[in-house]
Amino acid sequence: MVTLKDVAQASGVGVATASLILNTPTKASRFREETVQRVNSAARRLNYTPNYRARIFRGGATRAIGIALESFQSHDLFSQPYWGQLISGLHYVLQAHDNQLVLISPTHETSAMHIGLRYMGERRIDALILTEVPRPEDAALLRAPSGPFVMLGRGEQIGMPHIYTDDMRGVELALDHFAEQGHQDVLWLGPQEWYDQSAERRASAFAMACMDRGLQGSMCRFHFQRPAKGVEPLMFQARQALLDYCETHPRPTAVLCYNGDCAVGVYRALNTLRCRIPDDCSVISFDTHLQGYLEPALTTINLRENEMGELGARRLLEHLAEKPGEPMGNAFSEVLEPELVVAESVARIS
Amino acid sequence: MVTLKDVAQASGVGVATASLILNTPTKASRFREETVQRVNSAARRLNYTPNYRARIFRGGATRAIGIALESFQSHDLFSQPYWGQLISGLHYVLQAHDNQLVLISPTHETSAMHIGLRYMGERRIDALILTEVPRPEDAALLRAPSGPFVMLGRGEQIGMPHIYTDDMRGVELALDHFAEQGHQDVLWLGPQEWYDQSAERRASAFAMACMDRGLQGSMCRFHFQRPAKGVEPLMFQARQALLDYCETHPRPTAVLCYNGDCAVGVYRALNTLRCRIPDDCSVISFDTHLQGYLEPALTTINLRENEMGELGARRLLEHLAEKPGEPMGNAFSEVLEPELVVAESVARIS
DNA sequence: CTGTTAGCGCCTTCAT
DNA sequence: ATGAAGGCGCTAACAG
Repeated sequence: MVTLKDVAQASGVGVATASLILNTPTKASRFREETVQRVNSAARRLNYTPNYRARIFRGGATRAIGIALESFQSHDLFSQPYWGQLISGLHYVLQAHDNQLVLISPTHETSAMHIGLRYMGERRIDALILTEVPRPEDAALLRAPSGPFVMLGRGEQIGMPHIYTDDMRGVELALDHFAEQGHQDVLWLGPQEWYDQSAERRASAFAMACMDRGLQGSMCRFHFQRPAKGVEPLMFQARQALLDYCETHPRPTAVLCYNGDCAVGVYRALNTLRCRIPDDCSVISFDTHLQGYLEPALTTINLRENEMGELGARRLLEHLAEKPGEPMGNAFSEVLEPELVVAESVARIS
Repeated sequence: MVTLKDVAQASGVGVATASLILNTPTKASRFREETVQRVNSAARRLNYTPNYRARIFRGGATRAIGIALESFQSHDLFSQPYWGQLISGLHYVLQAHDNQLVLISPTHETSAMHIGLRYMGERRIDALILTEVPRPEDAALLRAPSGPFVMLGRGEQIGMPHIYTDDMRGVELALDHFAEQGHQDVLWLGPQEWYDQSAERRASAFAMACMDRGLQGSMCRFHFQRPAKGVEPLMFQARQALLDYCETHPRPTAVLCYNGDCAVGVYRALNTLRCRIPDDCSVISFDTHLQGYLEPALTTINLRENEMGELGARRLLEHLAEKPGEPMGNAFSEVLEPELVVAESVARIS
């Protein structure tokens, strides 16, 4: 492997000279033109490549940022649109700034956050992105983190730096849209005991927003069963929940769904009930990814995962440029507005 | 930051002693029990953490593997199931062996492969995974790569190490299944001028397999238009293609689709034609990810991206353990068998 | 202008 | 059983 020393020797200068010449951005060289030529050509001739490991060892930063993904099913985690989009956004910005993203999954014994904090201590990453509210036993570790971290996505916990899209606001957008179209009887459909608090949060936002708007809101919440052999996927659970609900309740004219899978379940249930979308019943859902595959195309609430990733990466890099190693202030907070993407699944009620 | 020297000083031993004690797997220590205790407790007291940057600088490897993703739309690349699953598989194995995956996207000027090779030269990654056949201008670079690389996924190019799932075999599996169910008139539906050669390859496999089986095969291939403003997504293009086809040809009893998006298009077209699946027409498709969302559930060919990723990571790690830095032999080749996942979209013909 | 030198933190070899 | 020394490749500080 060709080192700086080799280049220096070959061109008859010292290593420092060679280093300066090869790394100074061309202009403003304080060296004789002839020397510069000699060094440059030697480097090219020998096919010199700077050693990245040596560089980051010497320099202050690893130029890597970790993301702790507390996935229950790491097997196809990255193909889940939410995470996929988040990661895409992060990677896009990071690569543009010559940093890299380090994916961290939990092991059987250890949470991803735990591993991430260790990585920071080892100077293996410069900063850590959290994607879930820390478990109680882990929360204490964040009091004295070995570096900057930020929560990406909504956590109930306050008192830690975070960036998220306001999904409760998303519920309001959806209900406003329903109301504008003349709907009075709206139904929330979503799971209980979901992995994080998002299902509870959106459900309660739904209840409050209905009151504020004087809408006749109802709830259809089903006990979510974790994926396992013999357990039907979320989509079927949602479908069955709505069918059961309609046996004992009047049919709503509008349904707001927790996520895309639930929306597909609702489409199927309504189809079974011979109820046409959007004429007989309107539907809105969180998650944009299945939007185009459904017929009629689903009106959705965009949580802008991609932008969240990009913004998170930018903020983190800015912070690292200023105060490398130091945690971000607890007051750091940035909230994105969700966006209602209108498609064909909502109709004006007559 | 606490270094080994600090620990050594605090416990009154030399750095070498401290290093040996802290890194030797507990047992088989050649040091006095008392010394071991002293060093260990000092390390814990000072909260010593080995510096990862220093370790990889000294050691032979970066413990990182790059993957060159030649994505046209890097924006939500990782949410596309194919890449998401591949990456999940890679990451799963790599993290278990304390290695990390470095994602590499192309820039405006430079292909991801090009960047990846530079990274290898810089010792920023130990090996490179290719996901696409190199462009002609890039191919030459692989003659003298700065380290091991492997192609993951099917490339037409031979003469480079590769791992892939045999999609042509997948076509055969599908046709066997159709034939078993008594189908004679089978249709291929897929794009032309797709990003890679996969659409051509599968189409020609279809033609050959039909001949071998004495089936009455037909082709419905449409000119694929790249996603852009005002251009409809692949799904709609496929839908329209089938509708157009059925205007001038007798309707097939079985359709094999290039991918999941095409399958959704076919479902919609058949629906428009009042043709029921599977009673009036059977459908099989590549790509498993939309399987459960469709009604009736789609019978698919699983290309096992996840396992491909896992296998690729394993092989690469094995190679790195044996001959770090050296390219893999051109003869290296591993082929996975695709799997037919039977669902509800194929019926016996009467 | 250019060369020499001193680390960065770790691990391994070689003396003691 | 333990300590001292050297070097990985690079860059910054200091001499000449």
